[in-house]
Amino acid sequence: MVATSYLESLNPAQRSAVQHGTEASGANVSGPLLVIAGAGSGKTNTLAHRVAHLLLHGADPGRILLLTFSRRAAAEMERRAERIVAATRGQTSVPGRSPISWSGTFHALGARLLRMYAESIGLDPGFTVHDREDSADLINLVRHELGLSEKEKRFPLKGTCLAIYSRAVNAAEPLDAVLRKQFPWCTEWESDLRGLFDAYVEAKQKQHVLDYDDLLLYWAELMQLPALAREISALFDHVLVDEYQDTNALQASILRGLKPDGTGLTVVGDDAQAIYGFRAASVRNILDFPNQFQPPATVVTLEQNYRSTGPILQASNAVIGFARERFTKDLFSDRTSSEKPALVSVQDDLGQVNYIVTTILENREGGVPLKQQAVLFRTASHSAMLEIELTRRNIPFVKFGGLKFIEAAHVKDLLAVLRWAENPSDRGTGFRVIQLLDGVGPGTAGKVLDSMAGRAPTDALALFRPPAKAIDKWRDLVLLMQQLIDGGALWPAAFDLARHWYQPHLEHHYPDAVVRSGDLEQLGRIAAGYSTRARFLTDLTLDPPSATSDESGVPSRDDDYLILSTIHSAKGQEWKSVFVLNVVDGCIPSDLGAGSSDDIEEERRLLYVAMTRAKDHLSLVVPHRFYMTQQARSGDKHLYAMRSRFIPSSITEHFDQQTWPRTVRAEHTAVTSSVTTVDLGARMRGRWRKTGS
DNA sequence: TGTTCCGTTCTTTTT
DNA sequence: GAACGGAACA
Repeated sequence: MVATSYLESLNPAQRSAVQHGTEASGANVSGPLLVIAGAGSGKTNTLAHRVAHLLLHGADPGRILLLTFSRRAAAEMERRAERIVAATRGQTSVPGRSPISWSGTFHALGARLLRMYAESIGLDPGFTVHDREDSADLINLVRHELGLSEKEKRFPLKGTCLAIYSRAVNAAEPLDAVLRKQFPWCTEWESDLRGLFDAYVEAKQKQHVLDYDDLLLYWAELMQLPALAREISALFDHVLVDEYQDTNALQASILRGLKPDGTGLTVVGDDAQAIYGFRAASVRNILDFPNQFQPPATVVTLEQNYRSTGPILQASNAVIGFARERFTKDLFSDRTSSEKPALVSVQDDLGQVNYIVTTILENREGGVPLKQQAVLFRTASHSAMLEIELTRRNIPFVKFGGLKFIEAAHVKDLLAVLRWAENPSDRGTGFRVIQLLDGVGPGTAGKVLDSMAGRAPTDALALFRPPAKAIDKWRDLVLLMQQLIDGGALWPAAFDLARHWYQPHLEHHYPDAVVRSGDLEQLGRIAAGYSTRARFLTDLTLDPPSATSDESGVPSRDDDYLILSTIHSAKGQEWKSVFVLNVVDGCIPSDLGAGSSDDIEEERRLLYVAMTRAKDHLSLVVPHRFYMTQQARSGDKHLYAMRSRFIPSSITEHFDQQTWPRTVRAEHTAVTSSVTTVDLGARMRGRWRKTGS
C-alpha cells in the first residue's frame, strides 16, 4: 500500500494530472496526457509530483524519459521528485545521485542515444558536436568552395544560410516553402542553396561531425527504422515532456516514434507562453496533440495561478487577451493586493537606468534582497547602459542570455585545440587552431588539412613543412597534438597542457589577455569536473553555462546579486519584483520581429511571459527617447519611441501610470548635436534636484 | 601567401 | 559596430 499524503497539497486539477492512468489498476500503463499549465500554476511542481507518483507506484526510474528545456530544469525536476519520494517513504536522506538517468534536453539525450546506436546506422560513435558558430563556419567554408561567395549579386551570408537550413530541418518543411514563408528575399537562390546544403551534409559526414539539428534529425530518422524504433521505444515506460509549446515538428515526430499510440506519454505546456517560433517551434504541436491519438489524449488544464498577485495577473490577462488566437484558459489568483503593476514613463534611456537602480535599492532597503529582483529585456544589448551603471555603483549582478562565456573567442580557441584532438577529421576546428600561429593564414591551413587525408593525423602534422616564420610555433603545436592524440595524456591533465600551449597565443592575439585568462581558469575548473575529454566537450556544447562571460566580480553563491536576463532566458523563473525594460514599439515588439503577424503574436506572448514572472511587484518602463550614438553618418541623434502597441489605452486602467522622476534630476545629457531637441521644461524643473544621486 | 585597410551590409531571441 | 569581401601592400 502506497501512502499518498503528498497528493493533499495539490488542487483537484493538479491531482488528476498526477494520478492520470494510475487510479484504477495502479498499473504503470496510461493513455496520453496533455497538461495545459498556465503561468505560475504549479507546473513544475505538478510534473515532479507525477514523476514521484509513478515511482511510488513501482515505475522503474531507469525507464523514465524526462525531456526538459534545459539542464537546469531537468535537475530541478529530479530533485523535487526525489524529495517527495523520500518523504513519502519516510526516509530522511535523499540519495545523492538521481536514479532518473534519462533526463535532459532533446539535444543532449539525442546525442546519448546516437552514440549508443551509432554503429547500427553507420555513424562514428566518436562524433563531435558543432555549436551554432562552428556550423556557420563550416557552411561558410563550403559556400566558398562552391564559389557562391563570388556571385555578382551577394549570396546570403553564412548565418542566413544556416538559418534557412535549420528551419527546413526543424520544421520538417521543403526548402521552397521555407524560402517563400520565412526568407522571401532568398528565393532566387533556391537551387544554389540546395547544392550548398548537399555539400554541407557531405562535409559533416566526412568529418564525423553533427550539428544541433542533426541530433534531432538522426534521432527522428532512427525512429523511422522499425527494428531500431521498437528497440528504443522499449527502453522507456514513461515519456514526460516539459515546455511542450516550444517544441518543433521534428521533436514531435520523435515522440510519435517513441510512443506511437501515446501510451505512457505526458506532455506539459502553455500555448500562451510559446516564444520559440524563431527556432521553428510550433504551437500546433500542443494544439494538435490530443487528436493525434485514438481515443484522444486526456487534457487537464491548470488555471489557478499561485505566483502573482491579482492585479499583476489581471494586467497580464489583459495583454494576452488581444492575442489573435486564444485557446485555453483564464488564470485566476487568490493572492490579493492593492498594488497595480506600474507603467512608468521616463524621459530617456538614461532616466530608465536611474529609475531602475533607485527603485531596486529602495526595494532592498524595504527588505527585498537583490536576488529576488530581476530586470528583463527583449535583447541582450538593451541592458548595456544598466550594466555600466550597476558596475559604477558596485551593485553585483549576473546576466543571463546574450553572448555566452563559451562563445568568447579565446574560449573557443582553447576548446578548438581539444576538439581537434578529439576529432582530427574536423576541418573547422583544425582550421581555427592552425591559424593561431603567426605567419599562417587560410592558405597554409588548408594545405595542412589536405596533407592529413589518409594519414595518421600526428604523422601528417610532423611531416608538414610550415613557412619559415612559424617553424618554432609549429613544432610546439605538433608536440602538443602528439601528447593529446597519441600520448595518452590523461584528463583533466590534458586540459592544462593545452592551456599552457595556448598562453603565448592568447597574449599575442589579445591586448586584454589578463582578463581573458580568468575565463580560461574558469573553464579549467569546469573541465576538472569531468572524467573524460569527450564528455566535457559534448556537455559544454549542449549545456553551456548560461551566465554571460562578463562576470568581473563573479558573485559567490551566497552573495546577494541582481538578476539581469533576456525574456527568453527567464522562462520558468519567478521573482518578487520584476522590471521590464524598453516597453516601447521597436523593442517589444522588436522591429526585426515585426514582419509577419505570427511574429507579432509571438512578441506579444513574450511580453506576457515577462509580466507573469512577477510575484508581488511589476514595473514596465517606457523610455520616450533613445540617444543613438551609432549613427555614423548623421552624427548622434535622438529617436522618439512610443509605448508598446501591446498596451493600448484601453487596458491602461490595469496599470498605475507614473512618470519618473517625480521631480526631475538636474544633470542633463549634454547638447552636442544639432538634431538634439532640448526639453527646457525638464531643465527648469531639474534645477531643484541635487546632482550625483 | 599573409596582413591590413576600406567600403558595404546587417543588426534578436537559443538548443 | 561587427562581419564580410575586395583590393592594396609586405
